[in-house]
Amino acid sequence: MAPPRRPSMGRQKIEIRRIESDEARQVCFSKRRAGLFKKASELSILCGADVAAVVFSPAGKAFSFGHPSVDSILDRFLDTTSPAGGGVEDHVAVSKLNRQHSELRAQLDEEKARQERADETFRKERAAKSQAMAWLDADLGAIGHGELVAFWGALVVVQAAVAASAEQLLRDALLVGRRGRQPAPQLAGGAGFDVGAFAVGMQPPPGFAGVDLQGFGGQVTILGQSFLK
Amino acid sequence: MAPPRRPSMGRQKIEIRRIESDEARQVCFSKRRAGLFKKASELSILCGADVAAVVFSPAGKAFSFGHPSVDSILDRFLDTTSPAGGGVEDHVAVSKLNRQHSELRAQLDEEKARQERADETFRKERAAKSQAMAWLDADLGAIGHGELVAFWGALVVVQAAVAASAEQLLRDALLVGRRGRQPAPQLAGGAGFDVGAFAVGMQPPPGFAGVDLQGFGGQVTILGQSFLK
DNA sequence: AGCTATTCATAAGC
DNA sequence: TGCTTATGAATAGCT
Repeated sequence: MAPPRRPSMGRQKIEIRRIESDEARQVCFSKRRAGLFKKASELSILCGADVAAVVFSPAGKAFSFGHPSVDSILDRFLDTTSPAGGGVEDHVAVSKLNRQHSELRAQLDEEKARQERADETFRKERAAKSQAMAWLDADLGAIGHGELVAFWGALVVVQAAVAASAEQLLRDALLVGRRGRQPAPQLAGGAGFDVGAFAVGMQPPPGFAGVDLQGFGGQVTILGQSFLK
Repeated sequence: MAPPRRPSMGRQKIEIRRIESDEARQVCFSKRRAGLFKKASELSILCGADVAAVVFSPAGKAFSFGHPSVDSILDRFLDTTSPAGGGVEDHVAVSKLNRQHSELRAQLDEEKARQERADETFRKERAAKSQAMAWLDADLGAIGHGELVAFWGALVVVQAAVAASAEQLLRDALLVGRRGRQPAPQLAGGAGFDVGAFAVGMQPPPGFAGVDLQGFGGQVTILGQSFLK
């Protein structure tokens, strides 16, 4: 076997001193400038801090990053650092207002973007769950008759399915709290139910908190199947 | 032999999003601020670039790094960015900007309020959904006895609530298909039904596809209330 | 501009 | 806040 030649020397340790090669220096500048801005961005996001970074290339070209905006940060910093002394000239006020202006605009844009993102998420989630949640989300007093019938009917179906598949287990559970496994009977609709592991911690759904089976006395009959509380 | 416990989990991957824990956020801020300044310093030294970084902590405290000096960089940047064009028109510009300024601020406040409202709604809905969805999403075949009882009980409650709140409408709907609206009565448990948008086109929940009301003939009785399909 | 092998930065845990 | 460790990230040297 030939000695496996490394395709790369990998990162080499370097001293932090001026890079002599013009080309290497330029490359390093580009890479590290990007890295710096990324770090600045991460800092602002992770910690909710306002961060600005300004970089002049050796050639004199300016690059900047700022959250919420470079100008706003610099303006704030300059205000904090050097409190306005005596008479403030108008053009200073103008540029100051301009900076605040752009800051506000940046914040506004950001808010709007955020809102859009939130809306999008909301829409997605809603769409994904809408079918099932339509029932539980619905204002029962506000839905139309047709939907109400459908709602009710669907609940009958669900309940009947549960009752059918769990009839025996349910009796056992209610009366004895027995643990075990039963072969699952098939529903007319074809859906089978298998009974698996037992886990605790179920709560009534939101909107029904505080209402439990206790609150409903008497008999419940579903499809000729009667249950007593 | 117990597996030798690592004295540390090492660095874990994190998402770049706001750190919720106040303490962790503060720690992260300190570390990353130092890291950012170090990167900035290295960039300036390695590449002979002029670099400034300004950071405001969430608390509002200002930190800065600059080579050769923060102020010189910021001054240069501001000069480059906003070429001073002062004159008598500054007065006009000031008031104009002031007007825009307040407008923007108002817009921003409005957006933020809207966002907060949306967030709140989202949060509520999300929280409300989770438990209900757990049931509807859950594989009924994998549910244990206890859950089955709880599920069944909850469905009884829901169904009873529907029947109760819609009793009259339901009769009308079944017999006449009349349209109208009824105030939603309160349940015995005290829980009212909150508002939610209702979507049409309901389908049986997952696991019940193919099973619909048609599949269940005959009579359904709930709490002594009988209905015919 | 891509690709690795390395060094560097840092999330957790004390 | 400072120190330690294990690991995710940034990036130096090449192509």
